[in-house]
Amino acid sequence: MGAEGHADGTVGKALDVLDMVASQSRAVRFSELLAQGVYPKATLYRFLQTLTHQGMLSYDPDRGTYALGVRLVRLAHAAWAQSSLAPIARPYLDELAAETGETIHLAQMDLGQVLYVDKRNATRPVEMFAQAGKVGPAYCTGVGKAMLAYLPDEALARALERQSFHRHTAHTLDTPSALRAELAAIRARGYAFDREEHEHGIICCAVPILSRSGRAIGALSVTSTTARTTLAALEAKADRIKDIAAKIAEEAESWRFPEQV
Amino acid sequence: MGAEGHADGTVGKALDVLDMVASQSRAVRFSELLAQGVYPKATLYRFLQTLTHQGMLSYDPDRGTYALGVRLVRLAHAAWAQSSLAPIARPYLDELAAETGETIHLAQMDLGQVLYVDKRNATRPVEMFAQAGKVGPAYCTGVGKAMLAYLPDEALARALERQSFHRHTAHTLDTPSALRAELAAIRARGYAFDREEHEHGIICCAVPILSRSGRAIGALSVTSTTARTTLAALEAKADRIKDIAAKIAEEAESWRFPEQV
DNA sequence: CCGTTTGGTTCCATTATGTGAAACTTTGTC
DNA sequence: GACAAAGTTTCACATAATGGAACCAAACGG
Repeated sequence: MGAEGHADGTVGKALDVLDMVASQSRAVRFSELLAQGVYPKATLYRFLQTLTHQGMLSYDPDRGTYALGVRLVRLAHAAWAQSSLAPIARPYLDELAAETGETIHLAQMDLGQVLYVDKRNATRPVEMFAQAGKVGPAYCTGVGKAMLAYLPDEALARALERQSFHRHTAHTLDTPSALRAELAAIRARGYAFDREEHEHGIICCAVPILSRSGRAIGALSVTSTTARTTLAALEAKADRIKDIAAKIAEEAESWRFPEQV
Repeated sequence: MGAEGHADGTVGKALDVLDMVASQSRAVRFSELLAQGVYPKATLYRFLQTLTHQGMLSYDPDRGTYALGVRLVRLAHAAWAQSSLAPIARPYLDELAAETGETIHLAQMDLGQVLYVDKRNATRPVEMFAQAGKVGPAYCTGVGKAMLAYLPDEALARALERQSFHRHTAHTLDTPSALRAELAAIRARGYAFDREEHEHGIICCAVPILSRSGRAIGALSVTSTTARTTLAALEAKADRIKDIAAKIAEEAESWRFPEQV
């Protein structure tokens, strides 16, 4: 109905407010949120009350500011442990990182965008969570394209609509048709490249993590720089990455069964 | 109205459903949730649809199961960066961990329970997020008691009501009055101990992180085992922990101000 | 000390939204 | 092919969300 297209129902709106609070990098005042002009005063106020009462937001009475609440952290912890690939994939990422010495990314699809779920850094160990939770574009990253390539038709259509197709570099595929052609190539060869499409000098080789039914439940990539290596050298690792992706997929599959068959 | 007492409004109910999914440790079927008898079929169905559409849940069409969605992970990242003490405290935790070689905990209060926000492990670096989000009891942990001791009266009363006072070990303070006496002692000396009150052999020295107005915004502890050290040895570090807690408090205070005064 | 602005909270008539029993469709089983 | 179990859609109804406006409380400013 609405021009927005998303945010259906009261719940959707409330979650919108949550996102509004989350998108600020610090605790926010009521008026700051109001100034975004998304909801009228009384409505916004009620949502903040409800969310606070529910523990999804926390209210600092000293400052009159709202921040994300502890219930959210608890839910997130559960989400992490339960739904994402990360806990399963962790040892495999370690393995791949040790083997290649390069940066490793594990990502999942989040409504047309790429969510980096875990990461291993080439040089020194990096705090995991500082990286996890970052979102990036799908159309111009290795992991993004690897997952897009295995999306069912309607899901792909919806995802493509959400792409900005901003031309980050000279190599960025900035039209849906160019991307579709690339996706076909990816399906044919089973893995994706990032040919400096997102950032200058950054290249990667990415592999989808496929469920038994062929859906992309995530993607795994080895990333490096043009200064350190070449695309061909990365491609040489593709089979190994596919191996590991397959192992992760298999474990994810069996793990999802209820205790009883 | 409801016997439950909470879950006000549509948003509350939806979040309830989220919790229902979260409380199972794996992906759940529609019928499993339905069997809990909380909501009628159509209602539950609609909530699951909405939450899935919103990315708070993810639906696996192969299995027909719901799990917590990736949007939560994204929100968690924001929560981490924004509201908790963690980003501020991180370097200090590192410092303290390096200095003591012991396990360090950073916690916040969550409705009478303790939420572990960050952790440093004595032996090898531990993945942060795997630890964060864990909740524990307040009445029998060092960080819990340190925070309880600085709670305003009514908040303390409410918090005490929420304590189970389960007797985990022979040392557990298992009555409100015993705990209140202990809290007075903690206020007097400025730090708290855990004398194997939660787990056998686990001892700690914990310090509240106090805002300028005297509210406990968190707590910091150095934890060890009776096999490795003594309470007296831990107490020797108390001043150092207090120092660091004060630094964190100060930085947290200034950090909360908007860019302009 | 009192008008004024700014930021936050409450009211309440209106109406959009959520509700859930029941009907229906699909999928799996014997 | 009939039966059951699981999942999806419908629709008359009632509850719950909506948001303009009024209200309140500090913080200003003269």
